[in-house]
Amino acid sequence: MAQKNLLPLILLGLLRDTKKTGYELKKDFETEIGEFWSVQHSQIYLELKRLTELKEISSTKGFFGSKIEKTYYEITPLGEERFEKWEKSFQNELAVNKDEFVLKLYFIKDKKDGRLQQLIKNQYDLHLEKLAHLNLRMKEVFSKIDKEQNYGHYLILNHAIKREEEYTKWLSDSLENINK
Amino acid sequence: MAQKNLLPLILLGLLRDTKKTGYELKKDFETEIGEFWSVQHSQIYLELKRLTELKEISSTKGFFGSKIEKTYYEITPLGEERFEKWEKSFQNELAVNKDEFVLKLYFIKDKKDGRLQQLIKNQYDLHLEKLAHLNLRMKEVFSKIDKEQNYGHYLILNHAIKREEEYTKWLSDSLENINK
DNA sequence: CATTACATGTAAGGAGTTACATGATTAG
DNA sequence: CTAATCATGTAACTCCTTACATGTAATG
Repeated sequence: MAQKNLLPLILLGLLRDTKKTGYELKKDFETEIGEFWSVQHSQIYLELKRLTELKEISSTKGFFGSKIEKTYYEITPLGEERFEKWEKSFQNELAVNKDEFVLKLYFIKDKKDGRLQQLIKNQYDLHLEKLAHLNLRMKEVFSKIDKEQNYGHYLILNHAIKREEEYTKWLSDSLENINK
Repeated sequence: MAQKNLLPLILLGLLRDTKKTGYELKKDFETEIGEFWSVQHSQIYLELKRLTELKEISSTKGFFGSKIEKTYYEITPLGEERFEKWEKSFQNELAVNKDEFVLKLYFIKDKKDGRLQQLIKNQYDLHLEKLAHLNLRMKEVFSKIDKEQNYGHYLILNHAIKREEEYTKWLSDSLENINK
Protein backbone atom coordinates (compact mmCIF):
# COMPACT_ATOMS: atom_id res chain seq x y z
CA MET A 1 0.00 0.00 0.00
CA ALA A 2 1.49 3.30 -1.07
CA GLN A 3 -0.65 5.49 1.10
CA LYS A 4 -3.54 4.60 3.34
CA ASN A 5 -6.28 4.55 0.79
CA LEU A 6 -9.42 5.91 2.39
CA LEU A 7 -11.14 6.93 -0.81
CA PRO A 8 -12.98 3.59 -1.32
CA LEU A 9 -14.38 3.91 2.20
CA ILE A 10 -15.54 7.45 1.52
CA LEU A 11 -17.23 6.40 -1.69
CA LEU A 12 -18.95 3.49 0.03
CA GLY A 13 -20.07 5.82 2.77
CA LEU A 14 -21.47 8.34 0.32
CA LEU A 15 -23.35 5.56 -1.46
CA ARG A 16 -24.93 4.02 1.62
CA ASP A 17 -28.11 6.06 1.49
CA THR A 18 -28.68 6.60 -2.20
CA LYS A 19 -27.23 5.51 -5.48
CA LYS A 20 -25.17 8.16 -7.20
CA THR A 21 -23.19 8.84 -10.34
CA GLY A 22 -19.45 9.51 -10.38
CA TYR A 23 -20.24 13.11 -11.11
CA GLU A 24 -22.47 13.42 -8.10
CA LEU A 25 -19.77 11.88 -5.94
CA LYS A 26 -17.34 14.40 -7.33
CA LYS A 27 -19.79 17.17 -6.41
CA ASP A 28 -19.91 15.87 -2.85
CA PHE A 29 -16.22 16.60 -2.61
CA GLU A 30 -16.83 20.20 -3.56
CA THR A 31 -19.49 20.78 -0.95
CA GLU A 32 -20.41 18.28 1.73
CA ILE A 33 -17.31 16.34 2.56
CA GLY A 34 -15.01 18.70 0.72
CA GLU A 35 -14.33 20.48 3.99
CA PHE A 36 -12.63 17.36 5.28
CA TRP A 37 -11.25 15.53 2.31
CA SER A 38 -10.02 16.34 -1.18
CA VAL A 39 -9.68 14.21 -4.28
CA GLN A 40 -9.60 14.57 -8.05
CA HIS A 41 -12.38 13.23 -10.21
CA SER A 42 -9.93 11.04 -12.11
CA GLN A 43 -9.23 9.17 -8.90
CA ILE A 44 -12.94 8.76 -8.19
CA TYR A 45 -13.64 7.06 -11.50
CA LEU A 46 -10.66 4.75 -11.04
CA GLU A 47 -11.80 3.80 -7.58
CA LEU A 48 -15.38 3.22 -8.73
CA LYS A 49 -14.04 0.79 -11.30
CA ARG A 50 -12.02 -1.03 -8.68
CA LEU A 51 -14.92 -1.20 -6.24
CA THR A 52 -17.08 -2.66 -9.00
CA GLU A 53 -14.48 -5.35 -9.66
CA LEU A 54 -14.47 -6.15 -5.96
CA LYS A 55 -18.27 -6.37 -6.12
CA GLU A 56 -18.58 -3.85 -3.33
CA ILE A 57 -20.68 -1.64 -5.55
CA SER A 58 -22.83 -2.35 -8.60
CA SER A 59 -23.87 -0.07 -11.40
CA THR A 60 -26.86 0.66 -13.57
CA LYS A 61 -27.10 2.91 -16.59
CA GLY A 62 -29.18 6.05 -16.72
CA PHE A 63 -29.50 8.97 -19.10
CA PHE A 64 -28.90 12.68 -18.98
CA GLY A 65 -31.03 14.16 -21.73
CA SER A 66 -31.27 11.63 -24.53
CA LYS A 67 -27.67 11.04 -25.52
CA ILE A 68 -25.32 11.16 -22.58
CA GLU A 69 -25.19 8.00 -20.57
CA LYS A 70 -24.56 8.19 -16.91
CA THR A 71 -23.79 5.41 -14.53
CA TYR A 72 -25.43 5.06 -11.15
CA TYR A 73 -23.47 3.24 -8.50
CA GLU A 74 -25.07 1.39 -5.65
CA ILE A 75 -23.51 -0.22 -2.63
CA THR A 76 -23.73 -4.03 -2.30
CA PRO A 77 -23.94 -6.06 0.93
CA LEU A 78 -20.22 -6.78 0.49
CA GLY A 79 -19.52 -3.07 0.31
CA GLU A 80 -21.66 -2.41 3.34
CA GLU A 81 -19.75 -5.03 5.25
CA ARG A 82 -16.43 -3.41 4.41
CA PHE A 83 -17.68 0.02 5.32
CA GLU A 84 -19.12 -1.06 8.66
CA LYS A 85 -15.96 -2.90 9.55
CA TRP A 86 -13.99 0.28 9.01
CA GLU A 87 -16.55 2.43 10.77
CA LYS A 88 -16.21 0.58 14.01
CA SER A 89 -12.46 0.00 13.85
CA PHE A 90 -10.11 1.77 16.23
CA GLN A 91 -6.89 3.53 15.43
CA ASN A 92 -3.78 2.73 17.37
CA GLU A 93 -1.76 5.71 16.31
CA LEU A 94 -2.14 9.21 14.96
CA ALA A 95 -0.86 10.34 11.61
CA VAL A 96 1.54 13.27 11.50
CA ASN A 97 -0.26 16.50 10.69
CA LYS A 98 1.57 17.96 7.72
CA ASP A 99 1.31 21.73 7.50
CA GLU A 100 3.63 23.64 5.18
CA PHE A 101 3.51 26.82 7.22
CA VAL A 102 4.39 25.03 10.44
CA LEU A 103 7.24 23.34 8.64
CA LYS A 104 8.54 26.65 7.40
CA LEU A 105 8.46 28.17 10.86
CA TYR A 106 10.57 25.34 12.16
CA PHE A 107 13.49 26.70 10.20
CA ILE A 108 13.18 30.27 11.37
CA LYS A 109 15.61 30.58 14.21
CA ASP A 110 15.72 34.20 15.24
CA LYS A 111 12.81 35.83 17.00
CA LYS A 112 13.79 39.08 15.32
CA ASP A 113 13.77 37.62 11.83
CA GLY A 114 11.95 40.14 9.66
CA ARG A 115 10.16 37.50 7.61
CA LEU A 116 8.34 36.17 10.65
CA GLN A 117 5.84 38.99 10.79
CA GLN A 118 4.87 38.85 7.13
CA LEU A 119 4.61 35.09 7.04
CA ILE A 120 2.38 35.03 10.06
CA LYS A 121 0.19 37.79 8.67
CA ASN A 122 -0.24 35.90 5.40
CA GLN A 123 -1.22 32.75 7.24
CA TYR A 124 -3.51 34.66 9.56
CA ASP A 125 -5.51 36.01 6.64
CA LEU A 126 -5.91 32.55 5.14
CA HIS A 127 -7.14 31.04 8.37
CA LEU A 128 -9.45 33.91 9.13
CA GLU A 129 -11.04 33.42 5.76
CA LYS A 130 -11.38 29.70 6.37
CA LEU A 131 -12.94 30.34 9.76
CA ALA A 132 -15.53 32.67 8.25
CA HIS A 133 -16.28 30.09 5.60
CA LEU A 134 -16.74 27.35 8.20
CA ASN A 135 -19.08 29.45 10.29
CA LEU A 136 -21.16 30.06 7.21
CA ARG A 137 -21.19 26.35 6.38
CA MET A 138 -22.36 25.55 9.88
CA LYS A 139 -25.37 27.83 9.46
CA GLU A 140 -26.16 26.61 5.96
CA VAL A 141 -25.83 22.91 6.60
CA PHE A 142 -27.87 22.75 9.78
CA SER A 143 -30.62 24.96 8.55
CA LYS A 144 -31.35 22.24 6.01
CA ILE A 145 -30.71 19.08 7.97
CA ASP A 146 -31.21 18.08 11.56
CA LYS A 147 -28.28 18.20 13.94
CA GLU A 148 -29.31 15.15 15.94
CA GLN A 149 -29.76 13.13 12.78
CA ASN A 150 -26.40 14.18 11.32
CA TYR A 151 -24.47 14.32 14.50
CA GLY A 152 -21.06 13.26 13.20
CA HIS A 153 -21.16 16.00 10.62
CA TYR A 154 -22.13 18.48 13.28
CA LEU A 155 -19.32 17.39 15.56
CA ILE A 156 -16.62 17.70 12.95
CA LEU A 157 -17.80 21.06 11.66
CA ASN A 158 -17.79 22.20 15.23
CA HIS A 159 -14.26 20.86 15.63
CA ALA A 160 -13.06 22.48 12.41
CA ILE A 161 -14.31 25.82 13.64
CA LYS A 162 -12.63 25.46 17.00
CA ARG A 163 -9.45 24.39 15.30
CA GLU A 164 -9.44 27.51 13.15
CA GLU A 165 -10.22 29.66 16.16
CA GLU A 166 -7.22 28.20 17.93
CA TYR A 167 -5.08 28.62 14.83
CA THR A 168 -5.92 32.28 14.35
CA LYS A 169 -5.53 32.96 18.06
CA TRP A 170 -2.11 31.34 18.04
CA LEU A 171 -1.06 33.45 15.08
CA SER A 172 -2.25 36.73 16.52
CA ASP A 173 -0.69 35.94 19.90
CA SER A 174 2.55 35.12 18.11
CA LEU A 175 2.44 38.40 16.24
CA GLU A 176 2.08 40.24 19.51
CA ASN A 177 4.89 38.34 21.15
CA ILE A 178 7.49 38.88 18.45
CA ASN A 179 7.01 42.62 18.80
CA LYS A 180 7.74 42.61 22.51
CA MET B 1 4.06 17.20 -9.79
CA ALA B 2 2.28 14.33 -8.10
CA GLN B 3 2.24 15.80 -4.64
CA LYS B 4 3.76 18.99 -3.35
CA ASN B 5 7.24 17.78 -2.64
CA LEU B 6 8.52 19.52 0.47
CA LEU B 7 11.15 16.96 1.38
CA PRO B 8 14.00 18.60 -0.60
CA LEU B 9 13.28 21.86 1.23
CA ILE B 10 13.36 20.10 4.59
CA LEU B 11 16.65 18.42 3.76
CA LEU B 12 18.15 21.71 2.63
CA GLY B 13 16.92 23.33 5.80
CA LEU B 14 18.42 20.63 7.99
CA LEU B 15 21.73 20.97 6.17
CA ARG B 16 22.00 24.74 6.44
CA ASP B 17 23.95 24.76 9.68
CA THR B 18 26.04 21.60 9.52
CA LYS B 19 26.83 18.87 7.07
CA LYS B 20 25.14 15.59 7.83
CA THR B 21 24.87 12.01 6.61
CA GLY B 22 21.66 10.48 5.31
CA TYR B 23 21.43 8.52 8.50
CA GLU B 24 21.66 11.64 10.62
CA LEU B 25 18.94 13.27 8.55
CA LYS B 26 16.82 10.19 9.07
CA LYS B 27 17.42 10.54 12.82
CA ASP B 28 16.19 14.12 12.68
CA PHE B 29 12.86 12.80 11.51
CA GLU B 30 12.63 10.60 14.58
CA THR B 31 13.29 13.41 17.01
CA GLU B 32 13.56 17.07 16.06
CA ILE B 33 11.30 17.60 13.11
CA GLY B 34 9.57 14.25 13.49
CA GLU B 35 6.83 15.99 15.42
CA PHE B 36 5.87 17.91 12.32
CA TRP B 37 6.82 15.78 9.37
CA SER B 38 7.29 12.10 8.58
CA VAL B 39 9.23 10.36 5.85
CA GLN B 40 10.89 7.00 5.17
CA HIS B 41 14.64 6.68 4.91
CA SER B 42 14.31 5.27 1.39
CA GLN B 43 12.79 8.55 0.32
CA ILE B 44 15.57 10.53 1.99
CA TYR B 45 18.33 8.74 0.09
CA LEU B 46 16.47 9.19 -3.19
CA GLU B 47 16.03 12.87 -2.56
CA LEU B 48 19.67 13.34 -1.56
CA LYS B 49 20.67 11.81 -4.86
CA ARG B 50 18.36 14.15 -6.73
CA LEU B 51 19.57 17.22 -4.83
CA THR B 52 23.14 16.24 -5.63
CA GLU B 53 22.29 16.04 -9.34
CA LEU B 54 20.75 19.48 -9.09
CA LYS B 55 23.96 20.69 -7.43
CA GLU B 56 21.98 22.01 -4.49
CA ILE B 57 24.02 19.85 -2.14
CA SER B 58 27.48 18.32 -2.42
CA SER B 59 28.91 15.29 -0.69
CA THR B 60 32.15 14.13 0.87
CA LYS B 61 33.05 10.69 2.10
CA GLY B 62 33.73 9.85 5.72
CA PHE B 63 34.21 6.66 7.69
CA PHE B 64 32.39 4.90 10.44
CA GLY B 65 34.96 2.61 12.06
CA SER B 66 37.37 1.47 9.37
CA LYS B 67 35.14 -0.23 6.84
CA ILE B 68 31.76 1.44 6.52
CA GLU B 69 31.76 4.49 4.37
CA LYS B 70 29.39 7.24 5.14
CA THR B 71 28.55 10.23 3.04
CA TYR B 72 28.33 13.73 4.39
CA TYR B 73 26.06 16.13 2.57
CA GLU B 74 26.58 19.84 2.53
CA ILE B 75 24.39 22.61 1.16
CA THR B 76 25.67 24.64 -1.82
CA PRO B 77 24.93 28.30 -2.61
CA LEU B 78 22.42 27.05 -5.18
CA GLY B 79 20.69 25.02 -2.47
CA GLU B 80 20.70 27.97 -0.11
CA GLU B 81 19.10 30.08 -2.77
CA ARG B 82 16.31 27.59 -3.30
CA PHE B 83 15.69 27.25 0.40
CA GLU B 84 15.58 30.97 1.03
CA LYS B 85 13.23 31.50 -1.84
CA TRP B 86 10.84 29.00 -0.30
CA GLU B 87 11.31 30.37 3.18
CA LYS B 88 10.05 33.78 2.26
CA SER B 89 7.29 32.66 -0.11
CA PHE B 90 3.63 33.08 0.76
CA GLN B 91 0.84 30.57 0.42
CA ASN B 92 -2.34 31.51 -1.30
CA GLU B 93 -4.44 28.63 -0.09
CA LEU B 94 -4.63 26.09 2.67
CA ALA B 95 -4.36 22.37 2.16
CA VAL B 96 -7.21 20.18 3.38
CA ASN B 97 -6.45 18.67 6.73
CA LYS B 98 -6.94 14.92 6.32
CA ASP B 99 -7.86 13.19 9.54
CA GLU B 100 -9.18 9.64 9.42
CA PHE B 101 -11.15 9.97 12.63
CA VAL B 102 -12.87 13.14 11.50
CA LEU B 103 -13.71 11.43 8.24
CA LYS B 104 -15.22 8.50 10.06
CA LEU B 105 -17.37 10.74 12.21
CA TYR B 106 -18.78 12.37 9.13
CA PHE B 107 -20.62 9.16 8.35
CA ILE B 108 -22.13 8.64 11.76
CA LYS B 109 -25.59 10.07 11.52
CA ASP B 110 -27.40 9.30 14.71
CA LYS B 111 -26.48 11.02 17.94
CA LYS B 112 -27.48 7.86 19.78
CA ASP B 113 -25.27 5.59 17.69
CA GLY B 114 -23.56 3.30 20.16
CA ARG B 115 -20.22 3.34 18.35
CA LEU B 116 -19.84 7.07 18.87
CA GLN B 117 -18.83 6.78 22.50
CA GLN B 118 -16.18 4.11 21.97
CA LEU B 119 -14.70 5.78 18.95
CA ILE B 120 -14.39 9.08 20.74
CA LYS B 121 -12.87 7.42 23.78
CA ASN B 122 -10.27 5.68 21.62
CA GLN B 123 -9.36 8.93 19.95
CA TYR B 124 -9.30 10.80 23.23
CA ASP B 125 -6.70 8.42 24.64
CA LEU B 126 -4.49 8.83 21.60
CA HIS B 127 -4.61 12.60 21.72
CA LEU B 128 -4.08 12.73 25.46
CA GLU B 129 -0.97 10.66 25.00
CA LYS B 130 0.22 12.93 22.25
CA LEU B 131 -0.42 15.99 24.37
CA ALA B 132 1.63 14.57 27.23
CA HIS B 133 4.40 13.74 24.79
CA LEU B 134 4.41 17.27 23.38
CA ASN B 135 4.54 18.86 26.80
CA LEU B 136 7.54 16.70 27.59
CA ARG B 137 9.20 17.67 24.32
CA MET B 138 8.68 21.33 25.09
CA LYS B 139 10.55 20.96 28.36
CA GLU B 140 13.31 18.84 26.91
CA VAL B 141 13.96 20.89 23.81
CA PHE B 142 14.07 24.29 25.46
CA SER B 143 16.16 23.21 28.39
CA LYS B 144 18.91 22.52 25.86
CA ILE B 145 18.46 25.33 23.39
CA ASP B 146 17.43 28.95 23.68
CA LYS B 147 13.86 29.91 22.91
CA GLU B 148 14.71 33.28 21.38
CA GLN B 149 17.31 31.67 19.12
CA ASN B 150 14.97 28.88 17.98
CA TYR B 151 11.80 30.84 17.91
CA GLY B 152 10.07 29.10 15.03
CA HIS B 153 10.51 25.76 16.71
CA TYR B 154 9.16 27.22 19.92
CA LEU B 155 6.13 28.67 18.17
CA ILE B 156 5.15 25.46 16.45
CA LEU B 157 5.63 23.29 19.50
CA ASN B 158 3.46 25.77 21.31
CA HIS B 159 0.89 25.51 18.56
CA ALA B 160 0.98 21.71 18.53
CA ILE B 161 0.27 21.68 22.25
CA LYS B 162 -2.65 24.07 21.91
CA ARG B 163 -3.98 22.06 19.01
CA GLU B 164 -3.96 18.90 21.11
CA GLU B 165 -5.55 20.73 23.99
CA GLU B 166 -8.34 21.85 21.71
CA TYR B 167 -8.66 18.36 20.25
CA THR B 168 -8.96 16.63 23.61
CA LYS B 169 -11.35 19.27 24.89
CA TRP B 170 -13.54 18.84 21.84
CA LEU B 171 -13.60 15.09 22.35
CA SER B 172 -14.46 15.25 26.04
CA ASP B 173 -17.13 17.88 25.41
CA SER B 174 -18.56 15.68 22.69
CA LEU B 175 -18.63 12.70 25.03
CA GLU B 176 -20.58 14.74 27.54
CA ASN B 177 -23.02 15.99 24.95
CA ILE B 178 -23.93 12.64 23.46
CA ASN B 179 -24.95 11.43 26.91
CA LYS B 180 -27.35 14.27 27.43
C1' DC C 1 -24.55 31.99 -29.38
C1' DA C 2 -21.43 31.47 -25.90
C1' DT C 3 -20.39 29.99 -21.51
C1' DT C 4 -21.09 27.03 -17.75
C1' DA C 5 -22.54 22.72 -16.04
C1' DC C 6 -23.15 17.84 -16.82
C1' DA C 7 -20.80 13.54 -17.60
C1' DT C 8 -16.88 10.11 -17.97
C1' DG C 9 -12.87 8.62 -18.76
C1' DT C 10 -7.24 7.80 -20.03
C1' DA C 11 -2.23 8.94 -19.67
C1' DA C 12 1.95 10.45 -17.67
C1' DG C 13 4.73 11.07 -14.02
C1' DG C 14 6.03 11.99 -9.40
C1' DA C 15 5.30 11.03 -4.30
C1' DG C 16 5.06 7.90 -0.56
C1' DT C 17 5.07 3.34 1.76
C1' DT C 18 6.61 -1.31 2.53
C1' DA C 19 9.65 -4.78 1.79
C1' DC C 20 14.01 -6.48 0.44
C1' DA C 21 19.00 -6.36 0.90
C1' DT C 22 23.60 -6.09 3.00
C1' DG C 23 27.12 -5.55 6.28
C1' DA C 24 30.04 -3.24 10.14
C1' DT C 25 30.16 -1.65 14.90
C1' DT C 26 29.00 -1.13 19.66
C1' DA C 27 26.85 -2.21 24.08
C1' DG C 28 25.33 -5.37 27.49
C1' DC D 1 27.86 -13.64 21.68
C1' DT D 2 23.74 -11.52 20.66
C1' DA D 3 21.03 -7.69 19.94
C1' DA D 4 20.64 -3.05 18.80
C1' DT D 5 22.51 0.62 16.28
C1' DC D 6 24.96 2.58 12.46
C1' DA D 7 24.86 3.06 7.53
C1' DT D 8 23.08 3.02 2.66
C1' DG D 9 20.72 1.71 -0.77
C1' DT D 10 17.10 -0.83 -4.54
C1' DA D 11 12.52 -2.69 -5.94
C1' DA D 12 7.66 -3.03 -6.20
C1' DC D 13 3.55 -1.09 -5.79
C1' DT D 14 0.04 2.24 -5.47
C1' DC D 15 -1.60 6.72 -4.49
C1' DC D 16 -2.24 11.34 -6.12
C1' DT D 17 -2.03 15.24 -9.18
C1' DT D 18 -2.05 17.40 -13.66
C1' DA D 19 -3.11 17.32 -18.14
C1' DC D 20 -5.38 15.46 -22.05
C1' DA D 21 -9.68 14.12 -24.23
C1' DT D 22 -14.57 14.24 -25.72
C1' DG D 23 -19.24 15.56 -26.18
C1' DT D 24 -24.19 16.92 -24.62
C1' DA D 25 -27.40 19.99 -22.20
C1' DA D 26 -28.91 24.04 -19.93
C1' DT D 27 -28.59 29.00 -19.00
C1' DG D 28 -28.35 33.87 -19.93
